Amino acid sequence: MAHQHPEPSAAQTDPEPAAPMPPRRRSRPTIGDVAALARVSKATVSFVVNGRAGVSSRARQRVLEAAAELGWQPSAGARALSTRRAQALGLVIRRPPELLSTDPFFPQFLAGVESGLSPLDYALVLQVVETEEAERNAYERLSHDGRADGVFLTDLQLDDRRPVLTDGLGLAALIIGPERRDSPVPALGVDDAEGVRRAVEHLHALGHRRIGHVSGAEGYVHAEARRRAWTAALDDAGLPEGPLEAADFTGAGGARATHALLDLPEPPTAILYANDLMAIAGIAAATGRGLRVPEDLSVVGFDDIPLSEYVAPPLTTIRQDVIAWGRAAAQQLVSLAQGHPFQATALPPVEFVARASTAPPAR
Amino acid sequence: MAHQHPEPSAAQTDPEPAAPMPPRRRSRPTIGDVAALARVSKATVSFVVNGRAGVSSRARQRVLEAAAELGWQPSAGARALSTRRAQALGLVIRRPPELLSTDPFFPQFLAGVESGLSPLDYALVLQVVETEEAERNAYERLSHDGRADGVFLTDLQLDDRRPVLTDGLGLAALIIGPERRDSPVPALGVDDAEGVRRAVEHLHALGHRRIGHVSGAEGYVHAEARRRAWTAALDDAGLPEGPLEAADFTGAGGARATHALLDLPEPPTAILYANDLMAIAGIAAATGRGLRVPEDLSVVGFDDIPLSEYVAPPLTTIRQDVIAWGRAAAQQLVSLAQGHPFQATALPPVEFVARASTAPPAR
DNA sequence: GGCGCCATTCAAACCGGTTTAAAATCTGAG
DNA sequence: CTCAGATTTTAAACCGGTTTGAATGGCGCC
Repeated sequence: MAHQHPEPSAAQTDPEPAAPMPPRRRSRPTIGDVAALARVSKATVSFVVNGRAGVSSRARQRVLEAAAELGWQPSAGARALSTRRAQALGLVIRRPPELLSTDPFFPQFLAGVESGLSPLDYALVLQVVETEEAERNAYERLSHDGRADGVFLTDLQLDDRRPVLTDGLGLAALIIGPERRDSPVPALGVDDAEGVRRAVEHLHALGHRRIGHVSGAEGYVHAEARRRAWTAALDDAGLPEGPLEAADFTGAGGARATHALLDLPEPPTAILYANDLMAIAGIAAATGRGLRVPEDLSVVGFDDIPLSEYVAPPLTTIRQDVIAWGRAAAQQLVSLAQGHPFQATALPPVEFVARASTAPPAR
Repeated sequence: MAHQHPEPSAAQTDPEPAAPMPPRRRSRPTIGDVAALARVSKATVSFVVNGRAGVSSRARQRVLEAAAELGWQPSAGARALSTRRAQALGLVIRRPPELLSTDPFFPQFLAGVESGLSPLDYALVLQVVETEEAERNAYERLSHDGRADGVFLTDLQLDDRRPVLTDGLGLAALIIGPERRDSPVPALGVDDAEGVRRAVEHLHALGHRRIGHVSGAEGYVHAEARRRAWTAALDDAGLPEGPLEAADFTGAGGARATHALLDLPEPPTAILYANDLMAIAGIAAATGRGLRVPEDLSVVGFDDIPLSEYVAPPLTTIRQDVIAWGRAAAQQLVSLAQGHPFQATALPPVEFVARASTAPPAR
């Protein structure tokens, strides 16, 4: 009853009064615990897990056993602090959240990146920002905080300053998209032009002569690339210039642009869209006007999103293996972050997928 | 003539930099640099940036000036090591990469999470794993490595062991989805049932009596919830049980299930799908059989993905504000990770969106 | 037996912060 | 002018690893 409790926490466990034992912490074992159990120093344990020479096989054996018994794995955080390696890559996306969710490219790319990263035991740190300043700040913090060893640069704009920024920070970086001249940062991208050419040839062979294009958001490198490829392909095929309508990669934009093209005095008989989302919306827009696809209007998309095969009519499109692209990008950036030089990697080429949204034009 | 270049960095413009010292990553200032410049100790700087009492305003002033001059910001990594707080949340997704990219829920949720996280200066660590063991491992490492202070649990299965796991790790967690009884982990989800009821009432009012359902992947909590809501809503409306076909949330599955339902001796006149992706594929499947939507078959989706408004016919669906959900989840989990108790938050209710894919049944 | 050499091993410093306990300084009352 | 009490400041330990420089031990050789 009148017990004195000079040390309330110590009074609970009776048999061990000398050892102060914090009962709450169930924290995982540290390198020190392993070292103690194996009767070696922390340094030896560190050598073993990092495969460094200079450890007797007897000691190595004991360390491995101790680590296994305790279920110990080195803490990536602590390791990052001493080695300045985060074992993680960063992906910063500047886009309002509402727009992010409409982009079918993003989740596929992310899936690919992850599938490339997880075997290498790298994590991915994601940030979505809205302003350019916040974006710059994000890269700086990612670098300085030791949260990421390298970053992906996506949605590159024509006058983008991020390559210079990451270069100045000494942060490994990889541009996702077509290569650019004079860039301090290497790029990894597939050649959109080949697929576009194949699509135009396909339409040409069907008999189309007025082939329009609905382009993606202006100022973006990949939107420009696809637009230029369309112009060049028309030229190569000996066809006249076609009508162009600028859009923004969204369903709403695709629908609007489609109406604009069909309102022309001489509307195109086929339209090539800069992505599938706009193409699907375009089919709906044309159908809504009483046109039949593909009889009255042929439609070609770009990306081959999972849904494209399952709309009516199934969409003829240009397939990019975005997952493979993401995987290759992840591997490449890890390699760059580890200090290896850039090595050009072959990506699976874009592939033209003919489905039912294209047909000969009505005579 | 011979200009003097006293600055050490001046030799950089030489064409062949045989420089022995390539300053790779320019190291950013540390707390020590700031302390030295402000002529105080590291502890004082730490107190200032953490808003702790016991610093004279003179000292505080000097510290802030020094930090501003050096452009110093504390390193999240080092801070994580000493405080065991990562200022980051984790999201582990167990799904093959191919499937991840077909899920329209995911990017929207991610966008919402990010929009909730970035004002709080929290980062998001993403991991995609394929096996259950890798998943468990991921949570353990996230926790032990100090990479994340809390984790989201998504795609909960009926007998999921993750709540027990994170609870055992002492890791804050939040289930994304309907609440569950006896779970050690709180859940945040909208009530799917209300939307489903509204949809069934809508179809009933139009005159439908045979209302089928294409459900999502079996074993998943949200797929089950929608299926049960459908059964209950039919019952409430005084309608007979409808035909059910299990699918998997993908376009292919939706198409297959649609054909199965339409092959029945007495096919339904309306189908409620567990997500929009399957509904859109269902429209195409029905159209491919020569049926007209909505005249011969009414279709209702679930989610209201951005494309749903722009398919032909525009999809009647049940809208979830997934972005708001993600944002609320992020705020809630941060709060949990900071040790605050769970506080039920109101989510925007699901909303029934009537478009053109529903109509009275052909008589 | 004494010596040098090489292979192991380890104590200690370090990464960049936080936090504690104690020292230093400043008050104001007596 | 003293001294207790409150306020401000700092040195040092710590988080969990890596890395270095030096100590230890075993072995062959003269």
